[in-house]
Amino acid sequence: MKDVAVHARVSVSTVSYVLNGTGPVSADRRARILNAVRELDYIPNESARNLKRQSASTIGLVIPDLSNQFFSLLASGAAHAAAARDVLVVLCSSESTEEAESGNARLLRSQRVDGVVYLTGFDESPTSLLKLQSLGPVVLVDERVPGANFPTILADGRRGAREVASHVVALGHERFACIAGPTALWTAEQRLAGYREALALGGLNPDNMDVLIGDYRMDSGFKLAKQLLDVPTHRRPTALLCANDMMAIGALEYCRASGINVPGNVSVVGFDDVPMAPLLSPGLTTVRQPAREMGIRAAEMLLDLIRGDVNLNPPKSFPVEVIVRESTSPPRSS
Amino acid sequence: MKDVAVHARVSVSTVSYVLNGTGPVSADRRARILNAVRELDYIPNESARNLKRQSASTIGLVIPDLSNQFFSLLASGAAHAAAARDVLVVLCSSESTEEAESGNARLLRSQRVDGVVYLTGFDESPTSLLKLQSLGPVVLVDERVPGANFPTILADGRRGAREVASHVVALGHERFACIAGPTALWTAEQRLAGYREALALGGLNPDNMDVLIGDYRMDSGFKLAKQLLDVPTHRRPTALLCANDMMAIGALEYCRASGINVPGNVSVVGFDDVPMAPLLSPGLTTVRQPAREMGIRAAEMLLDLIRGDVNLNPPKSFPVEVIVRESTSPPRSS
DNA sequence: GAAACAAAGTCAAGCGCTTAAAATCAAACT
DNA sequence: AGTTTGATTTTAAGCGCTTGACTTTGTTTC
Repeated sequence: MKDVAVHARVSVSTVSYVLNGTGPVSADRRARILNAVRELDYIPNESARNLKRQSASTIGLVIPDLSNQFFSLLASGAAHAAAARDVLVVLCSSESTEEAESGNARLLRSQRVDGVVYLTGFDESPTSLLKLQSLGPVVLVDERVPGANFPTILADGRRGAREVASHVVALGHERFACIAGPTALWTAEQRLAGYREALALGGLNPDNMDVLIGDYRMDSGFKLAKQLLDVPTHRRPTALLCANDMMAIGALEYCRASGINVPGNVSVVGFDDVPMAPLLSPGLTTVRQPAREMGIRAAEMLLDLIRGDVNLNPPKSFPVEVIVRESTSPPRSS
Repeated sequence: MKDVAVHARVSVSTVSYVLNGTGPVSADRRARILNAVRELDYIPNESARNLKRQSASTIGLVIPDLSNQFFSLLASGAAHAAAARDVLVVLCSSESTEEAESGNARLLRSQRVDGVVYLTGFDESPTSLLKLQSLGPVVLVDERVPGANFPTILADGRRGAREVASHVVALGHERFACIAGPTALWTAEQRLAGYREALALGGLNPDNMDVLIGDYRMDSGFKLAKQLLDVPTHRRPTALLCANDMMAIGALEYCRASGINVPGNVSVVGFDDVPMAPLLSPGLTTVRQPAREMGIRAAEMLLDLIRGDVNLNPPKSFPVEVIVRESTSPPRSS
């Protein structure tokens, strides 16, 4: 930068003013400076800038599991939105659960990121989130912490769950089972609540639904499906509601492996509508969440927050949509 | 940091020495300092540290398309390896092709990352890569630039392609078609070469194989499959070799949509063995690449390079493995 | 024509850290 | 006792940038 200043025969502060568009500079000097910048191929040192400005033009993205397409889509949305504003995204795969929480907090405090987009995926301790928040903005995605009032990106999971379950109820099913998400997660709870509502609405007793808790990963879908479906046929549920697509896929795998026909013997629904959902066979009936858009909005909201726009427009939910495919059908009249 | 120094009744440099393990410090002072650090809950400001050390403890990860599971697995591997060494990963989705190259170069020069793991996915200009390299270490994944000698992570794509094609040849197919990757990419070229070798080995003329160029995305698989398969049945290829799984999936979709039976009418193979490959129906015959491990190795290699270990052990290829599933079978004797 | 004001530039003080070099101190030599 | 040596600690000089305070220059106003 000093070089540029010398080259343009001005002082460094003038260069700074031009580069940042702050402070008035006469036209000819501005031209000289811009010229020098080009000739010297100068690029500002962001570390110095960060040090001075006490910020990093960088946001963190905490993601539980990149192998879940819902999360990776969301990540790519966030990356996209951040790039559009010349902000970097640092990726924190929280999969390595070992004290990931404290790691995230340190990250924030070390001044290397200005804020965090936080996706919860497994169990989370709200307290660590609260700590995080005191250090910088945190935007939660698809989660809600009871005590606190985080800025949040939400999809209307409860409604989606209710509608997709209603679809299944309308098909005539009566024996339901459910593979739910981790109880600690708000979304999981909401979806389960939605399912129950639908049953009640359909005149069924929600308490008759077997509910097993999974971890949103494919494996647990497989295992829990086994637990739920590996019973005498006459007591086997005819509809299986899975709280996300990964687990639904696991369940489909189990069915395929054990010769249970879907949807003939059992209807299966998921949640998220990941890109591979239509490619399965049978295609998975599920609830679409606009993952990429949610990622974009989350990053934008975080960046606004960082800029100080306290424009906390109430967290309007993203719309969800039931997508009916081949994994659901009326129960086989047995 | 000054606070810590005061609190421990020493000078800031002593604190620095303790924190970095550089320089000798007597036991009692060290204890006092560590204590002060704990009491004050002090966390060093990484921006300042970066400024001084002219490095950022951060690597960039340039990825073409997060929605391709091969890439997202690789990303999670890289993130994991980097986290293990307390290095951040910044995600650069190069999907927004618009002058992404210059953006990456600026990133490197702005001192915000110390090096880059670069995955090529669409067409790339080698020159921009060369420029990048002059600014800091760049590890290429699954790519090779003719003129230059980049440190590289490779899988033996040619061999994989040859073996999977040989498998199909052995099944008795004679009319082959191929959906290849972007010609600019080395991997794409290698895979195509592998296919041709296999045909030649099987006594077939490689030049009889129709080859269309795709972009490694699902859409192009769908469209190109249409072009290749939407012909009179007696001239239709009975085997379709796709240079990656995403395009193979697109091709399978087309077949499903247009009533072409796989593998009855046409056998389809992919490349990568993405996690969803076994979940399709029919399960996709493909070539497994250890995506996650490749990501880990790439990050490790980059970090070694940054640390100055010029340990450029020759880029030994990762092993690949043919995975036979249901999408391939002998041609229907017609 | 002097005083007052605004606009355009420059100076210089850090931001929080690392590290060469100087300073301190204690023990170990002539 | 005077000096050398070595181990430990402090001093201070930046890293490259931003920005409040100040100086210079140019334009009004009375």
